[in-house]
Amino acid sequence: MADNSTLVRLLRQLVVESDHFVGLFGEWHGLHRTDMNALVLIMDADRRGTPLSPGRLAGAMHLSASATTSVLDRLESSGHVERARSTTDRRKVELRVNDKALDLGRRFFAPLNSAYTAAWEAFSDEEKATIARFLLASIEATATVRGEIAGSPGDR
Amino acid sequence: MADNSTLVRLLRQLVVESDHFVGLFGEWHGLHRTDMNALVLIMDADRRGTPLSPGRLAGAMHLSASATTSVLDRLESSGHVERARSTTDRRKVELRVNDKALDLGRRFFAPLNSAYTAAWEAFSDEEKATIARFLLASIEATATVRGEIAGSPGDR
DNA sequence: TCGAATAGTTCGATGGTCGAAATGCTAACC
DNA sequence: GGTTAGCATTTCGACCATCGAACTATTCGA
Repeated sequence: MADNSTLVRLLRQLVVESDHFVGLFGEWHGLHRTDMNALVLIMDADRRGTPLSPGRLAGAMHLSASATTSVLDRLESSGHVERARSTTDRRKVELRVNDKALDLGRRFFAPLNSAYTAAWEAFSDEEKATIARFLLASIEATATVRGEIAGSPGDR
Repeated sequence: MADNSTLVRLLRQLVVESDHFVGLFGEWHGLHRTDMNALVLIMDADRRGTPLSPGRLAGAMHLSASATTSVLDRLESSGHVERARSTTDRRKVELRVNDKALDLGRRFFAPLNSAYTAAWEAFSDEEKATIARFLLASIEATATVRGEIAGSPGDR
C-alpha cells in the first residue's frame, strides 16, 4: 500500500500541487513565476541579514544578468523591493523588501500554515520527527541526482 | 526539532529542489518547462488509456489554445508526441507519446527512483505508511487552499 | 595615474504566450 | 439534403520575458 512507487507518486503530486498554488497566487497578485521566485529568495536573504545583490540573485535563479535587471525593475515598480547602493562598495546593489512584500508573504503563508497545521494535527511528535527525516533525505537525494545530471554531457 | 514550521520549511525546500531538477532536466534535453509539464500530462493520460486532446491539455495547464498548439508543434517536431485525428469525431485530436518520449521518461525517473529507494531504505513499512498519510494530507490541504484562493477576489 | 577587473544596466533580437479571426468538422433543424 | 449553429483546433499579429553583447560606473593593483 505504501511502497516506494506510491511514495514517489505522492511526492510528485505534492510538488505539482504546490506548483499550481504558487502559480495561481502569483498570477492573482500580478506577479510572474520568476518574480515570485525572486521575491522569495530576496526575502529569505533579507530576513537572514545578508541582503542579496542582483548578481547573486541571477546566479541563484539561473537567469542572465539582464533578465535579472528586468525582474528587479518589475518588483521595484510594483513596490515590493528596493535597490540601495552598498555604502562600502558603490558598484554593488543591495536588495531589500519592504512592508508590501512582507504583507504579501504573510498572505501567502498564513492560509498554507493554518491548513497544514490542521492537516497535521493527527500526527504525533514522533511521527513528525520521522517525516522530517524523510523530507530531509528526499531533499538530499534530489539534490544529489540534480548534481549528477548537471555534470554529465547532453544528448542533443 | 520537528515542529510544524520546520515541516513547512522542509516541504518548501523539497518543492524548490524538485523544481530545479525538472528545470535542469528539461533544459538538458532541449525542452522548456511548459513542454516538460505537457509531456508528463500527455504520458499520464496515454498510459491510462484515455489520450488527451489539445483542448483538455490547455485546460489542465491553464494555457491558451494557441499556446497549446505551439507546445504541441514543438513536441511533435522534436519527435516526442504524435497527433492523430480521432476516428469517431474527426474534429478531435488525440495526443500520443512515442518511444522517444517513453525513453525520456525512463531517463527522468530512473535516477530519481534509485536515489529515493536508497534514501528510503532506513524507513520501516510502518513509517512509510505514516509518511504516505502525511503526503496525502498535505496534498489535500494544498489543493483546498488553492481552491479558496481561486474563489476569492483579487486586490489589484 | 592608468589599466584591468567587477557590478550592474541598456540595447537589439529571439521566441513563447496571448486574443481574435480563420479553418475543418459535426449535429440539429427545417 | 441543404443550411445553420456550434465545437475543436490552428493561424495571425502583437506583446513582453529572456538572452548576449556593448556600455557605464566603481574599485583595486602596479
